[in-house]
Amino acid sequence: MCPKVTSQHKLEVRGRIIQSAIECFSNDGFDRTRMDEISLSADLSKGTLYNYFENKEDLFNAICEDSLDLLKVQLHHLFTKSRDDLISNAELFYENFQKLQKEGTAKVFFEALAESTRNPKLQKILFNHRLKIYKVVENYLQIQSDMGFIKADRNLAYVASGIVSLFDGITTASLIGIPENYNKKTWAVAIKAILSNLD
Amino acid sequence: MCPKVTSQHKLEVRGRIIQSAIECFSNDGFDRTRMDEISLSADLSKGTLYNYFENKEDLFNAICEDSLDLLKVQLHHLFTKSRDDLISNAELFYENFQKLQKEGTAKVFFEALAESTRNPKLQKILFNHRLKIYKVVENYLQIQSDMGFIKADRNLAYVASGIVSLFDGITTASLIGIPENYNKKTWAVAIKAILSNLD
Amino acid sequence: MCPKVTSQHKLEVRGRIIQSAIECFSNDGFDRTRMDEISLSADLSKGTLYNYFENKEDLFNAICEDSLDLLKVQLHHLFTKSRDDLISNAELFYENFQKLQKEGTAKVFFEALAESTRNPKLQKILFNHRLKIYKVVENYLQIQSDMGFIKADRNLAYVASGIVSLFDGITTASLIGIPENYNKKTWAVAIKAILSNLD
Amino acid sequence: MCPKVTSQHKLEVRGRIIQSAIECFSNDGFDRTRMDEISLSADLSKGTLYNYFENKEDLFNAICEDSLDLLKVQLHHLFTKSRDDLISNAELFYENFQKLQKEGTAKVFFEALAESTRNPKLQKILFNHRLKIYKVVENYLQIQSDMGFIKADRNLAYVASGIVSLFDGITTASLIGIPENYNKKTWAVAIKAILSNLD
DNA sequence: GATGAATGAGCTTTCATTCAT
DNA sequence: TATGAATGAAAGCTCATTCAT
Repeated sequence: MCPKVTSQHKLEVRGRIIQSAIECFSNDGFDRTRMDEISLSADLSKGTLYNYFENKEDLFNAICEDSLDLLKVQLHHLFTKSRDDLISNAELFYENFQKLQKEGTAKVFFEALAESTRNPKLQKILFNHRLKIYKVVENYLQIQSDMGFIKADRNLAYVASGIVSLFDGITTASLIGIPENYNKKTWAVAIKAILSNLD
Repeated sequence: MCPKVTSQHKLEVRGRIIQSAIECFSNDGFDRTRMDEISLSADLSKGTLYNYFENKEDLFNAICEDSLDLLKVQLHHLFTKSRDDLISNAELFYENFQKLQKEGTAKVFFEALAESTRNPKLQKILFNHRLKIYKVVENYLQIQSDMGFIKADRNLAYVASGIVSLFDGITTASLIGIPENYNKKTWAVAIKAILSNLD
Repeated sequence: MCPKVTSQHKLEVRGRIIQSAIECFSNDGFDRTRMDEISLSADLSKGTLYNYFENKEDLFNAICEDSLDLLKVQLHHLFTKSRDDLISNAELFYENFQKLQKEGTAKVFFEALAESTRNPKLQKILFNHRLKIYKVVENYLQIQSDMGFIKADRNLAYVASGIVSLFDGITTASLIGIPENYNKKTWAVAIKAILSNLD
Repeated sequence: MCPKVTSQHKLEVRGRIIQSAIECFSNDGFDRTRMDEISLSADLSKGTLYNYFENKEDLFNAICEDSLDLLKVQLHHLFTKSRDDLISNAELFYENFQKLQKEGTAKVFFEALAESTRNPKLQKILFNHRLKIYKVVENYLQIQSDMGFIKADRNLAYVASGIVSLFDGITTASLIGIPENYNKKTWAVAIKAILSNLD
């Protein structure tokens, strides 16, 4: 029999590698993650990894793109799904945010950040990703504004980037070990202040 | 001639190692920094490094402490020196902030952050450091409040942690390559909103 | 559709593999030639290679035989075709020689030579090949002698092996980068001296 | 005590590495020689090899230069020492030649030749080396001429390169397994013809 | 104390070969 | 028969650490 082109199979294997890689890179960072670990975790031989990705960096870039794409999708869902008043529900919003992060995407983001100072390609990926996130949040604010929850503001783009930065900063605090309750309150206080005060 | 060994001399050498290490770890991160590099940059032999620090991790912890201490001092100066109205001068404040960061302390902070997920001792250092920063900012806000620039607020501690987080997040944006003008405006908009809206 | 398997087809495929292999081994040598390269160049899958040849060494031996056979044929043509006076036309002869070599057979010869020190089977192939070349040249000299261009000589066999060795040595010089004009003159001077001086 | 600079020691170790490398590369060729082998044979750790040579290729280049230098010296001795009539003693000369080659320099030469097609730096080394050999032989012929053993010849340079090429070609034959007696006779016949027939 | 040559465990990567389809 | 994904042994190379001087 002539062999069929198992494009489906290759995609499945690639996905398995990516998943294992996300886990490993999240836990151990780029440098300390061993290709051995990844292949073991994906239940594949080390050689197979190199049939799918040119080298470690290539794999890392791929999982960054995938991981960031996932994050973007998650944020998009979160923002478009929740049509509630952000100001009143700030704390609930934070909790939902954090739940998403637990799935591993946040840690990869910080790994990518550290790595990006030595990897221009990665820096570009991160840059573009950030712009998309800004846009997602800005659209969300526009909706909140349309619904009358917040005032329209000529600075909506800056408000959006401010909110994203605030969230990144609090995630940093969270990573360091600042208690979640404290972080949640910090978020709520800042968000309420920012959104109540639009021009 | 063989060098004389005095306590003074030891301190001087230790300082030189720390300085070189800060530079190297800032540029290349923990894993990619070679002990060779550091010793070369400090104009010492590799063996001498090990007379002053037990191993690479020990050295990294030491420079983190030193580097963070420096950052704390810098922030303290910045906050106690500038008795202006933070709201009106938000952009100027951001610029001064950034100037401090350029001296290398910021990058070490993010390196330490990445490393801390694998290094409990380092995590504790970062945790305590963060609390100190929060306190510095809180005191500053109290002064601003005393001077009538901002309203007193029962949530001053949370406002302080929010400001620190906001700044960390914007520094992240800066590292990724978001233009400084954009970041500055983001900062100004958020800061004005937060501080104008205290209860 | 699955390809039909006919004896004709098998021979055609085998030929394609040999051709690709000659090219690859000529360019990169035994060790640095990848089975991937050969299969790609022959527009076949890697697995198919192993249906025709047991392993890399087996394939190399096969192409050596083929390549050397070709060289023998080329030399035979050259020697039997040119009925001119070798002494007078030594330089022209060298040029014709070189033209043949350009087709890739020479490089394979030196690859085989290097490889033969570790491959007894290959050494035997090369040994037998060399004897045949000696014979081809000896016959040629006999013809030249019959035609009165050179004296008959009781050492004709040694003269033949001398000429072959001289040519190999000059090919070595050519590989190293000694200019062709210099090599040609070297050849002409030596050939004239050798052939003018037969007993 | 302050440590002394053990330049002497480093030279001694470097020499040991070179010696082991010559042996290994002679026996197994460039590609098949393992760095492990060399270090083992030199009774050193693999890491130490890399303290003395940047990488495998660097080491190979170094041993080529060393090995070729040695060959040049050997040839120089041979040619300046033997003030006999080369024509009458051609066979003896060949034997002395071969004796030198047995010491390992010849095989490295052919290894280098094969490798040089992929290594421009090496090609240059071989090229320059060859020119030097030509010169050594040319000088020798001049002396033979001065002593009246051979005629002066306007083509002495070409005669020299012819002799070198002849010798290389016969060495090739020797590597392939052509019997030494046959090679010796080939040499004698060709040498006598060439040198008896100078203009 | 200061040195730097030596170490060797451990990493990334390669590639001839196999075999289920 | 043809395929090409999977394999895994083995290679080159790195670098934190040690220790005799």
